[in-house]
Amino acid sequence: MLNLNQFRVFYYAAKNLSFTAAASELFISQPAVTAQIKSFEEYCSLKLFKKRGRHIYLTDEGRSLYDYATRIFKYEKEIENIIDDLRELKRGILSLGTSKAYARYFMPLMISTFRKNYPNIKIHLNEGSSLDMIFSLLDFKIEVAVIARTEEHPGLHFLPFSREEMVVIVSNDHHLRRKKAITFKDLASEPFIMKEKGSGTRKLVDELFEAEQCTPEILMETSNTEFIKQLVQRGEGVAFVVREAVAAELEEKKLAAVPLKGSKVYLDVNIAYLKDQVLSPPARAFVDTLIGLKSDDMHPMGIGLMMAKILAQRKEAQRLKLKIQEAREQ
Amino acid sequence: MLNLNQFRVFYYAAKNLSFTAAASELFISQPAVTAQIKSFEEYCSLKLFKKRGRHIYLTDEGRSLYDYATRIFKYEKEIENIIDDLRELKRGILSLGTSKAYARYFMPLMISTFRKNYPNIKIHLNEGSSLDMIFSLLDFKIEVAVIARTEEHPGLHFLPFSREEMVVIVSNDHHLRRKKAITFKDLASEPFIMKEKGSGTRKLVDELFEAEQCTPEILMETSNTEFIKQLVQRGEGVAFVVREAVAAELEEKKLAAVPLKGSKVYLDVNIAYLKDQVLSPPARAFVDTLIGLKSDDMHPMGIGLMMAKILAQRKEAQRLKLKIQEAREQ
DNA sequence: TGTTATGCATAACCTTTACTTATGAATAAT
DNA sequence: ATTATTCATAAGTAAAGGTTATGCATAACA
Repeated sequence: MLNLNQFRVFYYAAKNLSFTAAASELFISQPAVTAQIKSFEEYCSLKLFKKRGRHIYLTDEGRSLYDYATRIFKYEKEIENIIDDLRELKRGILSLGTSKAYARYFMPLMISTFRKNYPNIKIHLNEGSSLDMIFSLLDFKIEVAVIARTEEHPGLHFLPFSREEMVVIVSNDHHLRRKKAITFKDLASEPFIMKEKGSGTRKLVDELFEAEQCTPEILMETSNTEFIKQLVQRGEGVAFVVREAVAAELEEKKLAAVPLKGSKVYLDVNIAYLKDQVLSPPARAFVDTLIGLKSDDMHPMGIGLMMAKILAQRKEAQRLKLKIQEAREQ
Repeated sequence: MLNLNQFRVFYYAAKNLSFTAAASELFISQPAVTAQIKSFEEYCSLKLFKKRGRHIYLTDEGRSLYDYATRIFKYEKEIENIIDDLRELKRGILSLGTSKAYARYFMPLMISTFRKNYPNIKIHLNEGSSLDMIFSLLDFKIEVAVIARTEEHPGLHFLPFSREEMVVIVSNDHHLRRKKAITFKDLASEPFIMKEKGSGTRKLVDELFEAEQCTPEILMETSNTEFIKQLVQRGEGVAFVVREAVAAELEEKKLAAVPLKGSKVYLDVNIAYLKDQVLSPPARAFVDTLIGLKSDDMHPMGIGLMMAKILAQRKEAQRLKLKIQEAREQ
């Protein structure tokens, strides 16, 4: 196999047509160059340099090899740049996962914030239930998941990110709508539309029913939240969803949220990643961005609040930008 | 600077997705691979492999670098092949020099014999006077010269190759043509057409005149033998040329050769190359080919004889070929 | 379900390679 | 003629790369 270290020394010597100059470019001594070239010539069984007096010249064979060396070491430089870029987040891939619900409502915000800081990182966004995403993490298909904390897993690290309020939604003309507060017993007698098994919402709802020793009458289960909304709107049943997912429909009075008796119900949104693996630079940066979003002094809050905060920040930034521009124009 | 040795180990590990397999392909132990990969990851400040249990996987960063590694090591293989080709004379350049006279009359034979054995070697043929060619040798412009042994040079090695008969040529209707044998005194009173200074012929002729204490009356001097022939044919003067150079004209009676009084005059043709430099494989092969042409048992002879010999060899080869073919067809 | 086989990591040690400094010889440059 | 430059050589040192032996985790297997 070609000794590429020797080949590099040859390249620099040929480029400069001087062993001394090559040595100083390579930050080694001149005898080191002499020795490396000698070894390389012996490996090739070819004389690559002709020497006369204190000058050296390439042989025809040396010239042939030099042409190729030029290309290989130009290529080497490229690779060095790529390594730098990968380290400095000027190039790379961020493999994310999230449940469909989050993907739809939170992810655009998260990703656009991330892309502001790291515009050259390609994002691969995976979707599925919280459980699917846990498997994807374990399979190295994704590096970071934004999911509900469904079940503990020894290999995963969960970082609380936000709490999303869950609401019971019914159609506008539903009989439960009149109630001031409903109980799980009320819900147990209603046809229920459920998120699919493995989803964070489903886990939470199942647990709530169990705690109240009720069993929901499941009309159907699906992973598609839009589908759930449609069915509820038609009065086919009731459902638990993240408030943010139906914010628009509640506003437009297409759906109604019925308060639960007792305290509000929240879904914990977490940033999850493998415990025993070092995060890649893009994944690390993404997690840090999310932690930054969560902010220093704020307690876990819903995405609605967070969005408001970010929009305020953006407005502030815009205002500052304008101010600077004004100042310049004066 | 990128450590290409480590990079190669990375490449083999990534290719096989196994350190053990990489180790056996590289003929080193598995811990050596582990160590090299570790060093390389530290150099990059990037994790290139994810490990779980006994299996390894490439990270996104690793995959990026692997793409480039594939190209660089494909290239390395190419270079190895080129080195082999250069050594085995399947590729390369032969830089030759010769005086115009020889180039015209001898070189085609020499070169075609050489190309029979080494069809992939490119030939660079330089032309000039014998002295020019000596300078070209010293300047590394050519590696081998086929020239007259004009003057000794301490740095050069001269290998006698053949002796070319020199003849005095005159026009057909020249008054000297009647003489049975002419002397240098006869020639001294004739307008003389000379090869240029630095040529082997010129050197020889000058020495002959000097030995006879005569001075030629030089009508003109030129490096162009064709021109000399033309002038002599028109009766403008007489000249010394290599017999082989006027073989056709003598045959066709366009020119006449007048015998010199005393013994015949010969020009020594030599293979010249630098004493202190190792010949490149093509140059070595060329010299060996010429030595082969000169042959074992034959004494230095003119190119005419040599050509006859080679033609005979070729006919013999042809005959054998036909015989083999006949044998096959039976 | 224990047992075996496999594959990477680590440690201690060794070999080879690459490099250093010091110096010499040859030759351009002054 | 003198000086400076450049490559070659020698002897010794540092660093890199390699080895064997062994451990640990985990697939694979019977």
